[in-house]
Amino acid sequence: MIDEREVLRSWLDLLTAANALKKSVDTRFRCEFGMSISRFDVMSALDRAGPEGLRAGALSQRLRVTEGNTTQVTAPLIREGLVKRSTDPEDKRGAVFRLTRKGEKLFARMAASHRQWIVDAFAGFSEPQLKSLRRLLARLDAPGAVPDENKDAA
Amino acid sequence: MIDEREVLRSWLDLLTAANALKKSVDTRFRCEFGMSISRFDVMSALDRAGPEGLRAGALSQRLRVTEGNTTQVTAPLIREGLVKRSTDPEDKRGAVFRLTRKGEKLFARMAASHRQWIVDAFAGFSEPQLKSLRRLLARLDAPGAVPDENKDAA
DNA sequence: AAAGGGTATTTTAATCCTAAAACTTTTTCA
DNA sequence: TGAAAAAGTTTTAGGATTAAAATACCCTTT
Repeated sequence: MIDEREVLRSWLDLLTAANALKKSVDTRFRCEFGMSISRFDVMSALDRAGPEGLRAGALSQRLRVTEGNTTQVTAPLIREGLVKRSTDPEDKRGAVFRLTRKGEKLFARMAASHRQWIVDAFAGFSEPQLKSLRRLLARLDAPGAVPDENKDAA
Repeated sequence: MIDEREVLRSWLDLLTAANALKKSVDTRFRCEFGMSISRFDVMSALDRAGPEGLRAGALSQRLRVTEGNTTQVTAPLIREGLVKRSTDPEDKRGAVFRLTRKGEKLFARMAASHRQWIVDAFAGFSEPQLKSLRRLLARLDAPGAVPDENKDAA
C-alpha cells in the first residue's frame, strides 16, 4: 500500500506547477500582447488550420471547450480584426473562422515568445528528464477525461 | 541544445494531465456533494485552521486567490450554513471565517471521497515514481510564481 | 481630538468557462 | 411535400476569477 499523503502531495505539486506556469504565461501574454491564453489558443488552432479555416464545432473540439465558449472567445478577436467569421455557403448553419493577415502576423510574434517562455521554464530539464516527466504524466488516470484527439497539437 | 518540440509537448502534457484530473474531481464534487472544488478548498483551509478560524486575508493567502474572490466563494457557503463569518472584536475591519458543525461534517465526507479519487488516479504509480514526479515538477521554473508559503498543505 | 494615512474587506466590472435554452437551417420520412 | 427531428451555433444565466475602486475601520501625529 502506498503512502496516501505522498499521493496527495504529488497531486498538489502537479496542480501547483501547472497553475504557476500557466499563470506566468498568461500574465506575460497580457502584458506584452494584451491578450489572454484562451485567445492565443484560438489563434493557434486557426493558424494550424491554414486558409481553409475551421468550423465552430471543430474549433471547440480542438480546444476542448463548449461551443458557447468559442462564440465568446472569438468575438473580441473578430472585433479587433484578427479573426474573420464567415458563414459556410454549403450549409448556412455553419460558421467558419479564419485568421486574417493581421492575425497571422500577430500570432507569429506571440508564438515565438511563447515558445521561448516554455523553453526557459524547462531549462532545468535534460532530454531524458523530459521524457521521464511525460511518461509519468501518462500514467495518471482521470476518470471521465476524454482521450486526446489532437495528437499533432504541439 | 534540447529539442524544443519535446519541451512544448511536455508543457502540453503537463497542462492536460492537471486539467483532466482537476475536471474529473470537480465533476464528482458537483455530482455527489453539489459543490465546486473552490468551495471545497475554502472548507479545507478552514478545517485545518480549527476553531480559531481564519481571517479573510489569511484565507486568501493560503488559497492563493484575491480577497475579492474569497468574499464571493465564502458567500454561498455562509448562505448554506457551512461557514460562519464573524467580525473580529479586536479589530472591526477584520472578518473571521470558521466552519460550522454542519460544515465540518460535510467536509469530512468530502475529504474522504477526495482522498480516494486522488489515490485511484495515481494507482498506476509506485512510490519511487511518485517521488520522481515530484522531483521533476520541482525543476520547473515559472517566473513570477510565488514560492510556496503553505508547506503543510497536503 | 481631528485629520490624514494606512489596513482589511467588499463591491464592481470584466474575462473565461459551463450547461441549458433558443434560434436557424438542413435532413428525414410519412 | 411538409411536418418533425436533427444539427450547428448563439444566447442566457450563473460560477470562478482578477484588478481596481469603494468602504469601513484603526492609528499616529500634531
